[in-house]
Amino acid sequence: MTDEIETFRAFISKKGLRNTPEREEIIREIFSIQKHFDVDELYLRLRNKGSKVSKASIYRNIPLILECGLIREVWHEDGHMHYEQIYGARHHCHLRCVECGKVIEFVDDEIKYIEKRLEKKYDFKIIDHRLDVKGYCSKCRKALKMDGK
Amino acid sequence: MTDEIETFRAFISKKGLRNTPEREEIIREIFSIQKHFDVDELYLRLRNKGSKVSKASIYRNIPLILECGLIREVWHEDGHMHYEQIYGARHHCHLRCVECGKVIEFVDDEIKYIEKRLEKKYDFKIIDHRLDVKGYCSKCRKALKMDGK
DNA sequence: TTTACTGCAAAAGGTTTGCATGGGT
DNA sequence: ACCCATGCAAACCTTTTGCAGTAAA
Repeated sequence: MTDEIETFRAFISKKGLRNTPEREEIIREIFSIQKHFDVDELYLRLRNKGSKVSKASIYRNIPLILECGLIREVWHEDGHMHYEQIYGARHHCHLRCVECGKVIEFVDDEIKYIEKRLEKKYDFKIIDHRLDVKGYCSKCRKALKMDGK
Repeated sequence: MTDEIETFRAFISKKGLRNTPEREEIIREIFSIQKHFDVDELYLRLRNKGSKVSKASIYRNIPLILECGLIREVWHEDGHMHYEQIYGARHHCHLRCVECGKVIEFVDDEIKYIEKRLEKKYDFKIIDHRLDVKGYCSKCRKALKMDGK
């Protein structure tokens, strides 16, 4: 059994809830995606491989999977939320091209120091951050003839 | 006339659109709020002072006001988007307490350098960023007896 | 005079919920 | 046996859209 599923099973049991095949299917599918996803995509992928999991179950489980720390919300776009799996992944942020939608994940240690400064200055205990950077990638700049820079 | 309204009027004219009293009311109200807001709050404030502006008009105008650079999206919460006015404001980010919802705005120049590194490394032209930091404020940590730190 | 803008109400689309059934513990 | 979880469908809520009337330019 994969680590993710084991982690989730333990989490569910600890909360006094029940491990079900549907929950396992959902976790398994999320971790087979290996990139950002949304509820509809997850649902369709499950359907396409014969799963009977309903959207309601996905919606009911997402808060638990979030709380368990296996996924996180990455951005709200086109009227719905987008998620990514983060189990075992180094914390990273996103750089997105507003033209073509290309996403680059990056890690920048400087953010840790920003957090440290914030904790000290405002007496907070920081648990998470989300840095979302937008811009134009080189390809789109060329296509749009934006390249004075 | 305030700067914000003048800016928006110029923006609207330049696009070949029309300046209307409804647009002016909306801008005026947004800039009277001086903090984060959502569509419903904006609508109710306008209603309460006798304005007849409809929600449809607010929704139709928000994309223009965003494009004009007078406001930006700050986060999506409780099922809807939240905005803030940014005209003349120094670019800042948000530190939020997940317990009480308290929001602190902060400025950290280090983010500029992160952006510079990203531009160079990935050949992007960066136009915006959003850093949203979550944690527990001192008051809530005490209330929750979380203070081993 | 042209045609963008508005309010209203209906529609759309994502997410939540009530209910009866099924299944983990 | 208890009661949590599921699928289904309806409900809910935010946001969008069609329409007919109004008003900038």
